[in-house]
Amino acid sequence: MSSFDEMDAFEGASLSARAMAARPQPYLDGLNPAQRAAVEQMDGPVLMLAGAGTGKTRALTARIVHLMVTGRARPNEVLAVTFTNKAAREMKNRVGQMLGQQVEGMPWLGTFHAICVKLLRRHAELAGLKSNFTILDTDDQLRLLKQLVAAEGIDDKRWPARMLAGIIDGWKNRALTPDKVPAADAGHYNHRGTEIYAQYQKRLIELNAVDFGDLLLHMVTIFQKFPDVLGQYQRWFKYILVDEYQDTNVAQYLWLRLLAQGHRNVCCVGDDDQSIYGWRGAEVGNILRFEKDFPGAHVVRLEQNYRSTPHILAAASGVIAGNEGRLGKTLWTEETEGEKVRLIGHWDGEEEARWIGDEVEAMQRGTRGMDAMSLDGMAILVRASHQMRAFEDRFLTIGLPYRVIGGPRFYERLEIRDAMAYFRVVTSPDDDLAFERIVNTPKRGLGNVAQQKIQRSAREHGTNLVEGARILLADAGLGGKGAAQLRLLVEGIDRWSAMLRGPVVEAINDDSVLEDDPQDQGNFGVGRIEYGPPEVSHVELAQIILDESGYTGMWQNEKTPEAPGRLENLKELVKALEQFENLQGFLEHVSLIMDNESDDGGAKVSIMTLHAAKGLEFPAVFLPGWEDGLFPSQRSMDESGIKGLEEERRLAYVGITRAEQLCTISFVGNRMVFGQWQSAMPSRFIDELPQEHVEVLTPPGLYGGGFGAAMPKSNLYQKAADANVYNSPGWRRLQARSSERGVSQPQESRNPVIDMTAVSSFSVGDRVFHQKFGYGEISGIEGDKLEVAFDKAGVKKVVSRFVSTSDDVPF
DNA sequence: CCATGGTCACTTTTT
DNA sequence: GTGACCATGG
Repeated sequence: MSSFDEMDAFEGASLSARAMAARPQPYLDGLNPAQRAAVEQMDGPVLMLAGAGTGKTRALTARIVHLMVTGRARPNEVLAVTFTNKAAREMKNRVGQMLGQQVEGMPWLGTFHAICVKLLRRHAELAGLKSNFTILDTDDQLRLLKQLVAAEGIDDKRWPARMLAGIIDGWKNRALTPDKVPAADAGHYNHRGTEIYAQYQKRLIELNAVDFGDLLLHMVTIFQKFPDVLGQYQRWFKYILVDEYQDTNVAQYLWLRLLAQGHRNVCCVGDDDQSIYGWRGAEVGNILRFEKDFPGAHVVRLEQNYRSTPHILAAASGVIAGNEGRLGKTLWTEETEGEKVRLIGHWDGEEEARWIGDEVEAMQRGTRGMDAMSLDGMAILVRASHQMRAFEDRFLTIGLPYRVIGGPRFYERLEIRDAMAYFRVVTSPDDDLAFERIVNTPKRGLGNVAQQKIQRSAREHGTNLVEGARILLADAGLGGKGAAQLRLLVEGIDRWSAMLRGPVVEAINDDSVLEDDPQDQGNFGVGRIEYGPPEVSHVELAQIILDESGYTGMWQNEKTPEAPGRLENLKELVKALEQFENLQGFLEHVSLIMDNESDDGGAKVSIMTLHAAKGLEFPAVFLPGWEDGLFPSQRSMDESGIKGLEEERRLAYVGITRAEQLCTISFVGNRMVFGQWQSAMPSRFIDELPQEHVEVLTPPGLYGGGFGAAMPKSNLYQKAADANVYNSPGWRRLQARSSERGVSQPQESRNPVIDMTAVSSFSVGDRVFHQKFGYGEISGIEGDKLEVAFDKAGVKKVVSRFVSTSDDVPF
């Protein structure tokens, strides 16, 4: 008899439940009828079809609160799954707000992956793992696959490991273990895919590691193989809620269905029109099929939009109407006012960025009777991340503060990954990938040959690399300086491990922790490991490891432009550790919580991909790069045909519906691709915009001609083209300017213009440092703008407050 | 063993 | 244009 059952008995109609039920329900006020229906229909399957901006999160959180207030479930009995950490965080906050402050957190509100880690830590042994398994990121995953591919003597050129990684991910998304890969897939990766997949899984177990896909895959397998385990959770999770249901893949779908099978109290929220993750295994079919999967399901449609103006909604609806097989929703709004969607064409990407930069500044000041708008309220949403560069460059030169969301992540940086590899070796000795990463970083004279020897030693003795190295040293199988260095490293690892005071007591895995312990909050004692009294804190330990290993020293001795920044990052890393209880907790956080929100508080324009924008909203949105091939993406259409195109169209729909007040779409005639100029056609989605809701703008003074004749004749695009003529003053000016641009810059940098009246603490010849461009020498000054010849990035004009003087510049 | 330079392939989108 | 990877030479 498991303690789950005792918990069930405890629950019943307790006094507290009745008291809870008697409390007022202010969170229901202000919900529209549809939202209210979605909240109050608590039992049985519910499908909430929530269009963009229809108050989905509000309904969802109200539902959670309602479950608790009416005593249906306690906070730790509600399973609420989201896709992103951001969404999880927001929901947590809003539930807290609605419910009042005394609420204990909801331990089972989180992303699929975060929840699965929790579960898997508790049941690791059922998957052949130890509960302190490490979570590999895509980088580690790839390196491991490369090793396997190389060992098989496969030509990495013809059959890139990357491709295999994609195939394996695909299988995992479909919850296929190696033995279940269908015969139809046998030909993948030169007929070796399945075989190497099996090897890969075996190797992961040896490393006591999992990849992202495994988190779900292992849990689905465990649930399928161990009905008693599944039963426990079926009973424990009284209500299940799923956000962004249209983005679930097969594995997630199975996972959910297994858990929901008993009581079927499952509420899925989603919008088929916003399904944009098909490429990573999401199945729109899951949401389209919901009523079949859960017969008798209540379907609630949220269609009243509280976000956008009618023009914006009409434009979005016009575009999405081109898709087939939709569940169908019609967004409407009570709003009547508002500007039309704006459309504008530019000569090239640089012009586009320049114009948008100007617009942003104008809107920030307030213009044409429009109120001044904060930069925080503006966003530039691009199809592909490489489009961001043009905007960053432009904004940097004009000194416009911006923030890139979902850009290069703090934890993906070289030095951070190295440092974490050190931590991993110490916390998880079987993590060979981490060891490989750091054996010779900093340089210890342990090159290929030495590393091979360590590998062989480890393999012969059937142990991990650290032990392999130890044995190798004991057998005197390694000579020279390398041996001494390696000994130092191994001793270091031993010392640090001792300081960590590794798991003294085994992970608590028996059901006794499930007793109704108010402290427990439903954690089931997951991954709890007893440590002896720590002599040093994990923060100190981290610092010790980095120092004693010589890693910090390595960067201190390095005289490259990046070195100071890297040291800075390491400092930040150590500081970030303070917020965690131990190194392991930190490592887990890093592998799962990928967003790095370090904001200095100032208002900034946001730049992000359309994917990253889902779920967000901004008063003003810019949608650049609407050109066929870029958006819709050629690759998407090549790979997935009409399905791909429809997903791109949904992406367009997502983009437009992010805008509250003003939405500006733009395209260019020429774009640099792979360092080559290519002429571009306006996106077919532009033709799908309903004309009556669009205003075509004329670019100020210049028009990108030369491609007009080749363009289709009948649409908004043509209107944009007609607004300009080849012999317009702007066209001539453009030609003059572009020919001038090619020659004049080198001249300028040879003969810098020096403005003597400028008040500046800089002078020509100074060495300076710039966050993005690195080190350089000032070649000219104009007011607060500097012309700098950067060592790496070439000559750029930058605003002086973005550079700092660099003392002690290496040369 | 390691630093350098040349070649190549590449750009969707992410937990 | 950029970064990853390899071959060459010190």
